[in-house]
Amino acid sequence: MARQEVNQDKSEEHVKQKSYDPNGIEVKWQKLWEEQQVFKTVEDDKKQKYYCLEMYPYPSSKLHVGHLRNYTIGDCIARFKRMQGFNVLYPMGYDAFGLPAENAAIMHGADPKEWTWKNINTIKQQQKRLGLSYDWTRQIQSCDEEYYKWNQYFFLKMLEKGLAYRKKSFVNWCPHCKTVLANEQVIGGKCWRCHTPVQQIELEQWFLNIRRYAEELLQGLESLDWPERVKVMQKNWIGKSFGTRIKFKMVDSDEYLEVFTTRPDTLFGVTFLVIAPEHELARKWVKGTALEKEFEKFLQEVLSESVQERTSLEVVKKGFFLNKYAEHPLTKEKIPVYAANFVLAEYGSGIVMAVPAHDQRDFEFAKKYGLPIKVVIQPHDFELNPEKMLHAFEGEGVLINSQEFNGLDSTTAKEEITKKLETLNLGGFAVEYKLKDWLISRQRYWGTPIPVIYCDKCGIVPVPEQELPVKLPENVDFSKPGNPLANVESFVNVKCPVCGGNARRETDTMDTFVDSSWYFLRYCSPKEMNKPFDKEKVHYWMPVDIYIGGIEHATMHLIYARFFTKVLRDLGFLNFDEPFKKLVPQGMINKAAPYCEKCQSFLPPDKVKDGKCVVCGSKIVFRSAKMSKSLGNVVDPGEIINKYGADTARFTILAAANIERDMDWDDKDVEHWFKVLSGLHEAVFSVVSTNSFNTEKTIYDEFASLLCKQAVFNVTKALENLDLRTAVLEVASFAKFFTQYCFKKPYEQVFKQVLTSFSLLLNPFAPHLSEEFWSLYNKSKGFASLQSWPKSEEQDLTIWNFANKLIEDVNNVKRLMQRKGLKASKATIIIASDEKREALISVLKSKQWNNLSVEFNAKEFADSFKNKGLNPELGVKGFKKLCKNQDLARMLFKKEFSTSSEEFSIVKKLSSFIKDKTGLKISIIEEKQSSSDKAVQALPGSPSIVLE
RNA sequence: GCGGGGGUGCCGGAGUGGCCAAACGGGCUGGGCUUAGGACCCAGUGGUGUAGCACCUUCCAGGGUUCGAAUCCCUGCCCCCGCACCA
Repeated sequence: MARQEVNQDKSEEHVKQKSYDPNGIEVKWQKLWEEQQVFKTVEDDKKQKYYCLEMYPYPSSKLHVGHLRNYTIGDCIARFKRMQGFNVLYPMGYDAFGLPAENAAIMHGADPKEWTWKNINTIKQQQKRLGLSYDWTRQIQSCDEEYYKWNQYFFLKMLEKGLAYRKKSFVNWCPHCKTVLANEQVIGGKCWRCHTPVQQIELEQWFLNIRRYAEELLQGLESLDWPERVKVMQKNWIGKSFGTRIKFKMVDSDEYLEVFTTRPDTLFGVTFLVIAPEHELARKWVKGTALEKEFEKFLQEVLSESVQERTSLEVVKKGFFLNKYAEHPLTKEKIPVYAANFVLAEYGSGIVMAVPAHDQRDFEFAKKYGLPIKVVIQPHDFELNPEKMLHAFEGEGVLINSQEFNGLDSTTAKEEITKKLETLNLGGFAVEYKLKDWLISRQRYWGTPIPVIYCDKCGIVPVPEQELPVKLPENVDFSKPGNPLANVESFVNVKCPVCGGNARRETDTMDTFVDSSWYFLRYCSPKEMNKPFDKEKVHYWMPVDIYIGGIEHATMHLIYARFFTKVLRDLGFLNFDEPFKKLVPQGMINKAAPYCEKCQSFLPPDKVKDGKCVVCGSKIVFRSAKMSKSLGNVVDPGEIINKYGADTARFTILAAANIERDMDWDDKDVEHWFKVLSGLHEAVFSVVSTNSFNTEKTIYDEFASLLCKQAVFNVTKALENLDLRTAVLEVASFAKFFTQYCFKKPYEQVFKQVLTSFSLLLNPFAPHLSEEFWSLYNKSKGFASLQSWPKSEEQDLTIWNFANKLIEDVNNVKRLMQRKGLKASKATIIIASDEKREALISVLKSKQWNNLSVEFNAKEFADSFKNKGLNPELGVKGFKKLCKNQDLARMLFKKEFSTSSEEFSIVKKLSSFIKDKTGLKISIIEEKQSSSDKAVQALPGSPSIVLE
């Protein structure tokens, strides 16, 4: 049925398509692909699988260029692998939960679900318009209850294993909106929406115990084919450090304070201890004492401070003496204990030993509060004087003032002191991680409800599995501040599943990063109703072979997804450790924007007048900048596609820069590639529609098939290396030749053959044009997108290179003549005699020719020429040529150049090509027949040229 | 501060030990085509000389390794990105 559409009246169609109409062509093929479910994938044990995945998008109102780049890259790879015979899984879905939908509800009264679905459909249409080869039957969206049900299921499984737990934690709280804010929503210490100062309050929150996997997450990085920078980011994020635990006994109590330090060598320099103000011990100590009120004030001050954006690097050190003392584990000295803003409760034990002489923060604190500074590490090249020190010495050195450890270097001392502490049972070696447990509670509506019930009698009660999903209620009221879910009585009020008494439902929802931590598994069996995924199918497809997306997910999403994979493995769902074998973070897309060098800033459109800066009047320049609405340098892919078509958009984006590099968007590039494609299209259809074929083969036919095969080889190699830029440029380079070829009256059979391979070569880059060209002669074989990739074989380009060198030489001479005011109309090409040939070859044969040419010297060639009665200087010239151009040597051993008459016939064959490229009449003559004084200069493979 | 990635022609960018004055594209210059512009085609685009070639100067700066370096090593300068009071 559908195919008939393409079949329709051929002649008329060709007339119509004489000029390139990307919209018509592209929509036509997209419809056919869809109707015939061309890209639907099923598991097939006989085929090798390939899972190509792009980070699923948040469905905002429309596609942006970042998406365009992401999907162009992914589709190019997916199509190539598919044609190479892999069973390719290439799915798409939507990260559909999240704040923007809820904000739309609050601001414009939209229904989050409707709003989200409207966006999904818009985005999807735009994706389809790009010609992406997704298996749309696998589409998922995280806001579907069939999907988020399994978030809840996994949560319950983790709860069982103690991997999900509830803990009090300080969070950003807006007292006006009555909600928790994410860090990104706190601007200058104020709520982003109502500008009320944000408070730090303690709330009971749900956490996932990612720290339990810290070590494995770190070790696992080794095995991944990920860019170094992403691995490093994750390493830093996990932040493993080796150090020592040290116990300080409290004076007047049997309690011990434990600290973590990476510098146990400085232990004897400890002059005070510092505890995080929010640490529970601090509160306990002041409770009921005279200090309590003042401490509360201090605590609030510190808490409000930490919310603020850190505009200055130097945060003022603030402290509070807690009227407590501890005992130094080795010297038994009495050491004061302070609370201070620079100590973080979440890291280590929340208590640090302060060594002012050797730590800058401690130093500043000691100076401010008049605490002693004790030097215990002596640098190698100068002497420290605590009285005169202006800042701490943080380097390593030799220990002093450290009893039996004096004289040891830092490294040895670290070990020795720790061992000593171990024997005293006052400490030991320890490892710390910066990675914090993952707080997943969000006081938000548009997310996965956390499946837990609170009962006064039974406490925290998990929702029974068979009651899942806990559905998000619809038609909720967004007019009141706070979490809308908390106001839905029918949702909140439930019976306790254990005792049947009145209970309350958890109203927090999950962080949307939970959704994106396993969606790639769901794609493997998206319709599965009874379990999160079909294990067998997952094990067929997973792990993802290539994962493409933005670098902004280097830590959050990519760590969470790895964590989830490991948890699910331990829960028995999976048998592998890592979800993404290879990661390709695409570069950003920038575009030039007006910039004033004097003001040193980018200028929004309204600040530029007549090419000058409105502020200072100096001439503006253009500089590459991140796309932003305010600078007005945003590119809308929708517009590009409407105007030039998806194929052009894809070419532009792939050719502009390597996939991992940042690229500059330039509208001129789009024009350029549009011209290339439309030129190609017109050329092809002008041949086909006018049937203007030659009755015999010409050198153009020979070159066309040769270059096409070489293009296949080059493109295949580039694609295998994921060098999509080189690949598309190779395609373009052949396209350029092919366009010219079309106007050279091709020989029909060759033309068909070449066009057929070329159309396949085009598929990963310009799939619509590919189908269009393919269908001209191969309709019966089905879609180009489903064909096998053409066979890749390196070609012998000797003749092609020879021809081009000859043309270059002729043009060179022509230019020189022009400079002298002479005009040439005819070129005579003089082929070297067989004596010369033999003279050169005999030397080459006498020793094995190698690439380094050092084994040869000019004299041997001169002698050889002399022996044949030739000018020895020519031998030297030939030698130099051979040194410069190693191909020439290889060429001499080829049949085509083995005799003068062979070379003569090659040049004869090339003469029409040379004529076209030089605009000169060509005549060819053998050296012996020539009377020209230039004739003697001819060398085998390098004929002499005479212009007149 | 720590960690990562970079600095190549007018520009975007290849190249990572010899075929490199440097792919490919853009721009610019000249020529062709054209009523003109655009489009298209051809040539040129570090310097000097030159009949297809020779020499000189170049790949941030300086030093080194090598018969030979844009490419390897060291030093310095600059740019971008990530983390940032992590004890």
